[in-house]
Amino acid sequence: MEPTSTPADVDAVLVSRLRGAGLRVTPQRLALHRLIASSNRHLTAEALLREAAQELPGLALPTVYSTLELFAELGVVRRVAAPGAARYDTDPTPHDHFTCVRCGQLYDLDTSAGRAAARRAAEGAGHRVENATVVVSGVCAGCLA
Amino acid sequence: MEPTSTPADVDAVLVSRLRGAGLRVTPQRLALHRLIASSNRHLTAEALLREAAQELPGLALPTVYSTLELFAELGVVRRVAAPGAARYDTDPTPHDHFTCVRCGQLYDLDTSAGRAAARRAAEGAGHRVENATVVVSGVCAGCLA
DNA sequence: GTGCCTGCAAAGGTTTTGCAGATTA
DNA sequence: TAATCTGCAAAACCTTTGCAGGCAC
Repeated sequence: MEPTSTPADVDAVLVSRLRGAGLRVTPQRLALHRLIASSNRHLTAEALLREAAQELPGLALPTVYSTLELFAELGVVRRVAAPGAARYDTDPTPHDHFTCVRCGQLYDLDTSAGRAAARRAAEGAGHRVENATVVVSGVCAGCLA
Repeated sequence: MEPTSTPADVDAVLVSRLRGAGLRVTPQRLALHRLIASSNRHLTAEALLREAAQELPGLALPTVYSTLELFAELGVVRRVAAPGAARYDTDPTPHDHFTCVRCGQLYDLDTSAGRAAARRAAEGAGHRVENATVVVSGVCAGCLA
């Protein structure tokens, strides 16, 4: 197993992506990126604002949204539609998800072996499984035309 | 392949479910259920309101929401979180989905054979695939406790 | 210095809630 | 008749937009 990334590594990734896109490196972007990368939870925009409050006292919710959208375009995070509020997933590698129909929480499943394996992984984590679906995303035929 | 359900069959299913739960059969519930069952599209609440406007002139959006929520509890429809507005899926049998990241439209994939098959099905339908994830839903360990 | 980014305020859209009146059983 | 459902209005919520000031380059 590889060593855990240091904060400096995490920053370097973001900086190179921003520079590569001709975008600026700002304290807000660095701090939000570090918070996202350090927590493997799936934060909502508002939760991220609360997390960042100590470090960035003046941070506003619209800035969080625009930064998350930017990160999504850079491929640093993935936006996951969830009941209530959208959640943002840090992990860019293929993996599966469990969503709670009651509280809306989103959990990573440590597998990418298929539907049956995902079910078992969720059950192994103590969740009660009601459904397992493959969700494919991309650009639809209508929008491509 | 089985014959397509007639409107009377569709109604009968809803009526028996409502009666079984001690709930009332109303014209709004019957009409909305027929519309949902007849269109294999994935309607938003507002789109369903528009569809029903001719048949039920006085129908209000909150009624559509409460009816859809009721149908979801009865297992007649499934609510699918999507960017923008939630969409409601009529088909209770296991199948997979394609979501367009640009327009938010949701499409059924006529397969339940696994991740790779779902990808191929989406590509075969003319969509550009960017991602395929297994989404397991249910009640999480925290909520069970 | 130039142009992008942040913070603020406000608006847009979706969804939920509360209550009076109508309707089903 | 009694309980429930509908329709209406309003509010709560998440998210986006527009603009003035500040900051990275």
